[in-house]
Amino acid sequence: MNRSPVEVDNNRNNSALIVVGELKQDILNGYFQPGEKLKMARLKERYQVGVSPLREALSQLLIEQLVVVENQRGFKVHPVSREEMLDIYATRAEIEALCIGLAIEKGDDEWDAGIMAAAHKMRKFGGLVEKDPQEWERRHQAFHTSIAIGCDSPTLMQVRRSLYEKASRYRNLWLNKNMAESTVFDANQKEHESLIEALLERESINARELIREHLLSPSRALETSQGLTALDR
Amino acid sequence: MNRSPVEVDNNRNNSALIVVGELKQDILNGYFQPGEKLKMARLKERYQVGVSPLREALSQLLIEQLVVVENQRGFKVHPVSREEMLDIYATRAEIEALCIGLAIEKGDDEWDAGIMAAAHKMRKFGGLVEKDPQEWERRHQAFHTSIAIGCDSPTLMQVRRSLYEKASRYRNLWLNKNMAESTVFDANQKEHESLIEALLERESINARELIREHLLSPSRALETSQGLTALDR
DNA sequence: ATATATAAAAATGTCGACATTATTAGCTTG
DNA sequence: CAAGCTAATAATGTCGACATTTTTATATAT
Repeated sequence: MNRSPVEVDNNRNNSALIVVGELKQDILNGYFQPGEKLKMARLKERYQVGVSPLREALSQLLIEQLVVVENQRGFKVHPVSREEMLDIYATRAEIEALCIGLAIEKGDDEWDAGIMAAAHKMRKFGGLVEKDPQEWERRHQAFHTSIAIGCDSPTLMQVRRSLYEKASRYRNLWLNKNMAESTVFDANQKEHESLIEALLERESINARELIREHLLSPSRALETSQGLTALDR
Repeated sequence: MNRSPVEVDNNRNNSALIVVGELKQDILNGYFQPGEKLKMARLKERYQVGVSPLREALSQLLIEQLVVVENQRGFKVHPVSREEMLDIYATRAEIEALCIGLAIEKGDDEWDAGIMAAAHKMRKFGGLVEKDPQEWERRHQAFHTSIAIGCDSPTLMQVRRSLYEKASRYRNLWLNKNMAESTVFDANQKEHESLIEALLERESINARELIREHLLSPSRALETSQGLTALDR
């Protein structure tokens, strides 16, 4: 039997694409634990589709390294490790520094304006971090994206997005335990302001070093947190 | 009906993964033209599998941006454009420079040894480029990989591989027309020697600039070649 | 003749069914 | 009682079938 005549989604996408999004979120925010086996029966139940769209979705996440597959043994959530976490964060820091270096070379007024706008939205939400961490993370990310976008390279931005997603998986596994320590948060905010200053002044070397530090500090925090020790099992 | 009882492949992989490899090659070397519609009937015929493994394979190449999909309108080979070509090559140059910079920081004797070994295999094949361009490209790539691997970052190497594949698609579209001009080739060889020298001397800034030039020259050649003008239609 | 509407043909996306393979449970034996 | 074998149970991977949608071909009207 096919889908009901009254379609719930007006989407232009097929089921697989829809499932990709939901499944990705479920993996990133930890609904499906690292290493967990993804049984077809359960997935069918949860997303209300057959195996074909599911396998297509899983195939996509396979390339994005969020799931792994073994022949005749099905799919599993990509396992986590301290080693991989450090590698992803380190790479992410270098890529972001690269974006910023290129962006500063090409930067114009419009780029500056975009950064100021995003920074404003982020600052305005500063006090509500503990109220709605999700929304804050969105604005935080939008701020950094407004900077990186100045590199003017779709290819590089694609790489950047992929790394962000992998990293956010580790961040979420940790966030669920250690909720927003305000000391860490305040330090973060100051780093943002220094970064903006360096960008507007086109201080490339300085900005790149600032962003490296900014992106590496979470990985240092994660390394010693409860979250990751739990991941060692 | 299922596959014949006598399996042709002793592979540990499922059909989808096998098809991924073959289909990827067919796209990269231009058997399927940019923008070409990938009709299921034809793919079934060519790879001797049903639609399920095919859709899985296509879903993977979708993320790798080698194919595109439109709902109810099937899959197409990802189109090419001069713009994208330049962006991919530019990004690739930056990533390779990044790998080399990190590798020089961490480089030890083993790294040097690996480079020398790969360089030797490449030099030995120097005269046979026109005889077997495929094999030369393999050794050329192995040489560059032996350098980049020193960055010691699986994540970064993954990014690098993906970019190499996308770039090689453009290179192949061009290679089929302009076959190995020896002047270009000789210049290439000299660049390799300069690069090796800089690496062994740990001259980071110099090496990074050399690799950027080395990787950007093909894109400059492609830009004005017949190959790409044909791609503009 | 061009444009519009209609019918026919082709192609896509999804499901259920089934063969194959892995996993578990129960049983035997040293 | 542990270790190995066997039977059962469960899960995967692939195909053919079918409903839905797009594309092509044909007919009609302005």
